[in-house]
Formats: sequence, structure tokens, C-alpha cells
Amino acid sequence: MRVTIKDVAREAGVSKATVSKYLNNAPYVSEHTRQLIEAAIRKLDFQPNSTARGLRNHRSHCIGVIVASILNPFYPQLIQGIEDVATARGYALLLASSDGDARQEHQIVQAMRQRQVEGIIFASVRLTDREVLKLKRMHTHVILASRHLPDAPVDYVIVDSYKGAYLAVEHLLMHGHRRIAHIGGPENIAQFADRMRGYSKALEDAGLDVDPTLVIRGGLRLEDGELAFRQLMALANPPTAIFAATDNLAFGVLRAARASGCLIPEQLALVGFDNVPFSDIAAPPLTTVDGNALGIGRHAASLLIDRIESAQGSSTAESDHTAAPDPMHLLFEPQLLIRQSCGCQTTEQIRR
Amino acid sequence: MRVTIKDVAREAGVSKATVSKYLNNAPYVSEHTRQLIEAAIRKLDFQPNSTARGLRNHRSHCIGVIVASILNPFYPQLIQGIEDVATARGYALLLASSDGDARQEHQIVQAMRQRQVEGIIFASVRLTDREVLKLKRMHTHVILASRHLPDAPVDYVIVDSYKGAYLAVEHLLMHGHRRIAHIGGPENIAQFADRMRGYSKALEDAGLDVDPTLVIRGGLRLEDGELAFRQLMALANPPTAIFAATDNLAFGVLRAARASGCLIPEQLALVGFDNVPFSDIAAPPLTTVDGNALGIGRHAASLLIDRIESAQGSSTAESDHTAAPDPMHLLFEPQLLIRQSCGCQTTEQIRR
DNA sequence: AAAATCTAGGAAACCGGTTTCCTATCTCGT
DNA sequence: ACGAGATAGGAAACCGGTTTCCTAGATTTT
Repeated sequence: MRVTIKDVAREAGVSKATVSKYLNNAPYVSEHTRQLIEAAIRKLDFQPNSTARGLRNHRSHCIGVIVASILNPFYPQLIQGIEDVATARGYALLLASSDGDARQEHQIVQAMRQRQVEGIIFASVRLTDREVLKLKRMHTHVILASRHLPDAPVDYVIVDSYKGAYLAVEHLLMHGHRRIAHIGGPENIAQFADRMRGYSKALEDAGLDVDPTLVIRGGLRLEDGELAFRQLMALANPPTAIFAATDNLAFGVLRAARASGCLIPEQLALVGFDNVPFSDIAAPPLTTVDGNALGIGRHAASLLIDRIESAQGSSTAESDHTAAPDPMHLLFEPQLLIRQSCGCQTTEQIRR
Repeated sequence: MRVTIKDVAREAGVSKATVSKYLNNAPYVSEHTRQLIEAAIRKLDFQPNSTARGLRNHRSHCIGVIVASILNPFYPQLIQGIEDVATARGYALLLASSDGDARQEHQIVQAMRQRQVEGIIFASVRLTDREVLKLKRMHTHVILASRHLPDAPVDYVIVDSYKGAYLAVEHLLMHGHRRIAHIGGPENIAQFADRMRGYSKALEDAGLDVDPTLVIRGGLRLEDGELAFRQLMALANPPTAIFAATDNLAFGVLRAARASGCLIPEQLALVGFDNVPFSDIAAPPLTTVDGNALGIGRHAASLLIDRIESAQGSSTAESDHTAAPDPMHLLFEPQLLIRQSCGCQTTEQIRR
């Protein structure tokens, strides 16, 4: 029924051990035997059971990816980047979304550990530093992608949010705006704290104070952007420009603006962050900071697999398990993509 | 170092067998022993190795999902739907994208089988009927989501493409268009053949012939839509309306139209298919047929897991393995979402 | 020609769980 | 007081691979 290495061995007239050696092309299998085994494998359509192999080897060749919500258009690019290199290097992807909820994230991590993933890429971290470090101690490599924990010695790959936000707000200032609002992400995510800092610094450098009524922080869903727009526009002294912490939030602004008859960019300038695939098809095309999700995904996966394989190599050698390598921090340079939602009439431009 | 059931057994002063019984809450474990084991598990932070369990049980509680490209905005919704129910029912998701390529798809299937997935949801099938049937014979359940193979007895969950396309074209006809082009998907995907048929039938019912120069079939990427737009507009007698087989293709039309100064819907009406998340934020908001990707994903996963678990139950019973259940075919009713790219000035409407 | 080394392949233990089967008490009906 | 059944738990086989260790013959070295 189910064909195993034993069936192949019987068919080829050799032992399980020899078939196994063939499969791992170990030395000391004669050409003749090799052919017998190949014929048997073809005849029986044998597929080695990689979980059995993994059990023995403590290898699953599987990595976990946790995103907040795959419906947020930022993540598919990230996942694609991860998949590109994972597949190329022989790893499979276990995907789960946490809804940005710490409890769910914890359960996902638990489930992934039970499934023996060799590493986890967090594109959403609601875990505390301590929990993440505990994971690392448990043979599970961890990479943060597009997120970072400032105080934990963990690898991460991100775009420089501070600089990106600065560029965005600086550009709005150049347009002459003085009342620039910020729709931010959750306060406790470092990446969004950085965007907030970049926003503040740009205002400060222009000699302006941050008006707390112009800063709205909360969720990351499109609806949160709509809500924030309405709240800002209901102000006695509404802003003339908005810097949204993500394109998804900016899309919410776009939709709410259209619903309320507010013209963008004529009555309200808007800049987003991420350069999500459809930001250039929106009405109007969204001026945004390129977050290089694909590149982040690729580098995160690459770094993770490097970590896995170097740990693998050293564990058979001397290897003192206390010697954790220094955490790697990859920062991509952000680029401002000037389209039309900021009020520029030009065709697309790039500024660093 | 690595904590196993043996460590728990030693710590609790019982045997592996008893711990195992506890884990599977089998009967005949006394309250006292139960508490000893619980304490040991907590103390050691024991996580059962689900691959070891799977090896013995022939269960992985893992399902594979194959999409063409996760960057196509249709798929994230589908995946979300699948994940919702998979997680709820205790299954993990192995995700891979095939680029719509048969060779890659074959390799992915191979890798997934080796990893002992209990079933595969194909949201992209480039495999032949024979290959899919072979999979089914190999203990791997198969569901097609948003795809179908007309001649193979395989479960599928789709939206009624024929009817949806008919609705879309009928609506363009109602606007008075007589030269309606169709940008189709690959000819050998049944779902797109159906959309083509719906297009033809609607024209026919209006007493019009299909002009082959107005039908362009090929890829599904946004760029394919741009290309098709340029090709159609270069015609001596260009169309006044386009029915695109997917929103993604329609986005390509939108982008190319903007680049060439062609106004939509004034100079060219456009209707898409899928109701991808951002179709209502596009410029102009895209009139489209709702493909209910989320619902398809949910039902596909639900059906798959039902299949897995009923097969599981019966295999211990008498079970005659030739008795394959009749394939299930779920068809969702399509809805036309009237927005503005078709030329309607109204706010959003729904027509069935 | 004897010793050393290399080559090819097999037996059995092992990975971490589950399951079968067996034994020892305990309870209960008569 | 005794046999039947229920309860609690352990020893060992098992899932499907890999790996260690061993042996026998071939080849090389001295």
C-alpha cells in the first residue's frame, strides 16, 4: 500500500541501510547496486518520508512564517521574498497569521515548535523580548522581518523607518504644509515608534511643534485609516496633509476622503509608507516610502537559513552552546516615491 | 537539552506509555498520576514532537496550499479563508507558489507528499487530470479552489465563472456598448474558458458576433493587462469596452490607460472579475464580479478536512478502498458589483 | 607472502512518540 | 470467600527512515 524504504530494499534485493546510503548519496554503493535501487524506486514510485528522516536527524527543513494578516497587502510581498529563497534552499514554509494578537501568536509559536520548525520569521511580533529569547534558547532560530525589538539580541531585517518617515514629512513640508497629521501604527511596535520619531524630528527641524491632536495611533487595518481621517477632519483646525504610517492606512484615508467628497491632493495631501503593489493604481497614485518588502523577505529567509545551517554544522563539532553569534541587523535605505497624492504634478520620481 | 516524553516520564516517575496516555487523554490514568505528569510537563516545558507522533499515526495534521502567485491579490483572501478553518480545526498550512508552471507545481506536490501533507488545495492547477487522480490514489486528498478540471472526478469549490462573465458583459451591453473586448486568462484553465464562454454567450444573446481581434488571451499578471490594452487600442477599430477576466488584468488596463491618457470610463468602459480588496480604491473604482475568495477558501478547507477525517475514520473500520466518495462540486453564485469603471454614475450596487 | 587498508553491504540501535499486550490490584455480585 | 470484570500502569514493538558498527572480500603496501 504505502511504499517504504523496506519495500524498495526488498525489490532491489539489498538492505534498508544500503538504500538509505543511496538516498543520501553516501559513498560505498556500487554502480550495480545503485542501478538496482534506482529501478526499484522508479517501479514502486517511492517517496522518502521526510518526517521519518527528520525525526532521526532532528531536521525538518521547515521554517515558520508569522504575519499579522495576510490581507494586509504588505505581507504577500514579504512572503514571496521568503518563499523565493526558502524553496531555492530546500525549505518549506509553514504560514500562519496572528491577527496582531499576542495570545494567538503564542499559540502559533507553540504549534510551530511542536512541528519542529527550524526557525521562525516574525513579520509580526507581539511577544515580549523574554519570550523571543526563550525561543532562541530552545533551538528555534528567530528572525524579525520588518519588525524589531530594540532590547533583545535578535536578528532583524527592516527598512529604516525613522529615515523614511523623515523623508515623507520633509516632502510635505516642502509643499508648504504646516499642519501635518500622522496616522500611526500601534505604539508598542518599534517600527511604528520609529516612524513617529521620524515624523516628529522632521517637524522639529522645520521649527514646528508636534500637535498631539494631529497624531492618531491605533490599528493597521484600512478601516482604522478611515476612522482616523474622519476624526482628523472633524477637528476645529484640521490638517492640510497626512503622513500615514502604512499604505494600507493611506488607502483608508483615500476611501473615506472620497466618501466625504474631500479631494486629494487638492484639499488634503497624503503620503503613505510601504509602496504596496497597488499604491500606484490608487486614485490618486499614492506618494509613499518604498519599504522593499520583497528584499526584506529574501534577506530574512537567507539570514535565517544561514543561521540554521551554521548551527547545524557546529553542533557536531566542538560547539559551546553558550556562544551565541552576535545578532545581525540589516537596515534597508528607504526611498521616497513621489507620485500624486502629495500634490506633486510630476510623473513618478525617487528621492533618498 | 531537548526534552522528550522520556524525560517527562522519568520526572513524573511513570512510564512513557502512561505519559502518552495522558497526552491523548486516554482512559485509565489516575487523578494522582495525571497531576504528577502535569507538574513534570510544566517544569520541563515539554512540547510533544508532532512529527514523531505523525510517523506512528500516519497523520501530519498538515495541509498543502498551492497558489500561482501570492502577489496576485486574489490569493491572499483565499489563503485567509483556508487558514481560518484549518487553524480552527487543528491543521497547519504548508504554502507554496507555482508561478503557474506545471514543472514547479509537480515539484511542489512531490515535496509536499514527502512531508506527508494529508491533503492539498490547488488554487492553481497545471497538472493533468491523470496526475491529479494519481495523487488521490496515493492517500493525498485533493481539492481544487477557484479552479476545476472538467473531466476528473475531483472536489472543487468555485464561483460560477460562466454566469459571472455573462453578468459583466450583459451590463456593458446595457450601457450600449457593441464593441466589447475580452482580456482572458490562459486558455487551458477551465475557469477562464468558462469566463470566455460567458462573454461569448452574452454577446450572442444580444445578437452580436465575437470579433476574434477583440479577444486577447494569455497571462494573468498585471503587465499582461497593460499589454493587452495597448494591443487593443492599436486596432483600426478599437473596442469601447473591456471585460477583463480578473481584476488584476483590469488593473493593468487601468495603469496603461492612465499612461496613455485614455479616460476610463469616458473613453473606455471596464469591468473586472474577482472583487479583489483594492478594486474599490482604484481610479476609478472598478466595476467587477465578486469572486468570494474568502468563502471559497473556507469551504475548500472545510471540505478537505471533512474528507481527511472521514477517510481516517473509515480506514480502521471495514473500508473497501475502492469506494471513492462522489466528488463534491460547490458553485458560488456570482454578484456583479457596480461601481464606476463601467460608466455608471451611481454609488455601489449589486446585481445577481 | 603477510599485513594493512579500502570497499561494499548488512544487522541492529536509534529518533520520539503510540499502541498492543500483559500483569497486578481493586471492586463487586453471589 | 471466590471468580469476573474494571482500573491503572508498564515492557516492548512499531512507524520509516539514518547511523553506527561489524564483517568479508579485494586491493595495496612492505
